[in-house]
Amino acid sequence: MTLHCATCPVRDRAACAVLEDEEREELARAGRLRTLHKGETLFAAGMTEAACATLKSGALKITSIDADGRERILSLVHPSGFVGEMFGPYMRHDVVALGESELCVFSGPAFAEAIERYPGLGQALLRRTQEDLFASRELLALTGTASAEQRVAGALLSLARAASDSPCHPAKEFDLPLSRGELADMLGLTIETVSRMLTRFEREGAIRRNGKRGIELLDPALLPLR
Amino acid sequence: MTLHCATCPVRDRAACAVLEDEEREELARAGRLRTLHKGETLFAAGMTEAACATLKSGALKITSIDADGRERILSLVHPSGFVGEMFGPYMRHDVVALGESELCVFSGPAFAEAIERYPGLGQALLRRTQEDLFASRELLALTGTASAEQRVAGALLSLARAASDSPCHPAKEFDLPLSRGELADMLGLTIETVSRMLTRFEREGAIRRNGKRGIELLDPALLPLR
DNA sequence: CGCTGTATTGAAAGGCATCAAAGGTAGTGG
DNA sequence: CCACTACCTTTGATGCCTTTCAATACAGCG
Repeated sequence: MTLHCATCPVRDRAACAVLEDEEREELARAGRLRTLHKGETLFAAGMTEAACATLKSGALKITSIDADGRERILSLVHPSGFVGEMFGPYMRHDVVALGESELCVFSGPAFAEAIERYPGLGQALLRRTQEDLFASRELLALTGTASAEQRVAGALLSLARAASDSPCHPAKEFDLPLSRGELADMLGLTIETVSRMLTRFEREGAIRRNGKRGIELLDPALLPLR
Repeated sequence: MTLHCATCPVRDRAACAVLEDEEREELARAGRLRTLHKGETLFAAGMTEAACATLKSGALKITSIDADGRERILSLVHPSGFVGEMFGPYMRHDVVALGESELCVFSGPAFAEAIERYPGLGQALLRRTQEDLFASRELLALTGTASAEQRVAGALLSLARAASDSPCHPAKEFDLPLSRGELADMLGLTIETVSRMLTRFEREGAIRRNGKRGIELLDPALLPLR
């Protein structure tokens, strides 16, 4: 399937936004559109074939499996985000769709070539990767010493920010892209603890739950943040 | 103080190794040599001035302070490693010397200009930043669900690998670059728990302690890894 | 030799995991 | 439309692991 950049929902936020129109069309010819359903795997850890992708819509999780076979969520990818490896010999982690998702997928060599040809693209990716690094370290700081209460509160605010269009202010009302189990896997907790914390926040009037996934931030100041 | 690349101990492993000799000399004129003593701060979180550096010798820690004023170690930097921000408006984290350290320091704009001029440098940095990202995620996976025993064991092996010259095989005997407290801050544990795990490993014959910092890996197979 | 900071060891408390069961919700088919 | 199943979520009771609090040991250094 070919790519149609002109109608791309993330054309001015994704990494390729730094390219001129004709350059982007050129790059688009090396990629292909792919649609993933909830739970489908984009990349599997250990894959020896380098590849990468830009997320157009939906959401992804980057995960690894620990010794006990338990899944650990290392990062979330939101629209305009970039995943994959252009260089490495193999994929380090699994990348799985959290819901219906659309992506532009490129082979590693093809994208590496594009970086060679368009230095601006490499720089854009460098900035983006640094941002990913900071996000990863933020999660590290959150899950390191914080209590279960603080972890869930922090995740709620983080997801509220991601759900909002303006990057600064969190959305007042939004749907969690993650199940309780996935939330637990991201925070290093159990399903039961996450559930308990959510009911606690609701009882204290900080949030209101609408169905399984719906969250309304009534009074964020009541959340026990770090 | 000017830089002398010809005698630099990391000249063939650092990011600038991708440059030609004369290009590197050109870059060197934009940087300066700096020596840090144990505990000295290279960059402070919140600093509005972009800057970056390559570590020539010694070791650094990248840290943030959580709500309770407790320090959290997010990453370690070993010789030939790169730290800092070329682009961002401010420093996200503190960067502090773990021991006597030598660095090449550059201002953010100067280094950004070098990236513009030498695309290979930007690519080298991109690879390096991706490696940092994977390292961060590895620590995230380690501290997420693993028990205290597994965390300390994992940290020991990781530090043994870092202390070794060959990147694959861990050093049999080495000195911890971190105090007990710093190890605890990195793993999200307390000093006491770290100490208890080390004595447990020694009692079980997995390691031997030589003084406060010395570690000898007697039987790594006994370490309860993930 | 005493002092200060770091490390070890012990006992008690608390938080989260585990085990177990019930309550909801969605999807399927009668 | 309802019944039925399967899955996710919530809630409860118990136990373990790590933290916390406290004291001792040890090394470096004036």
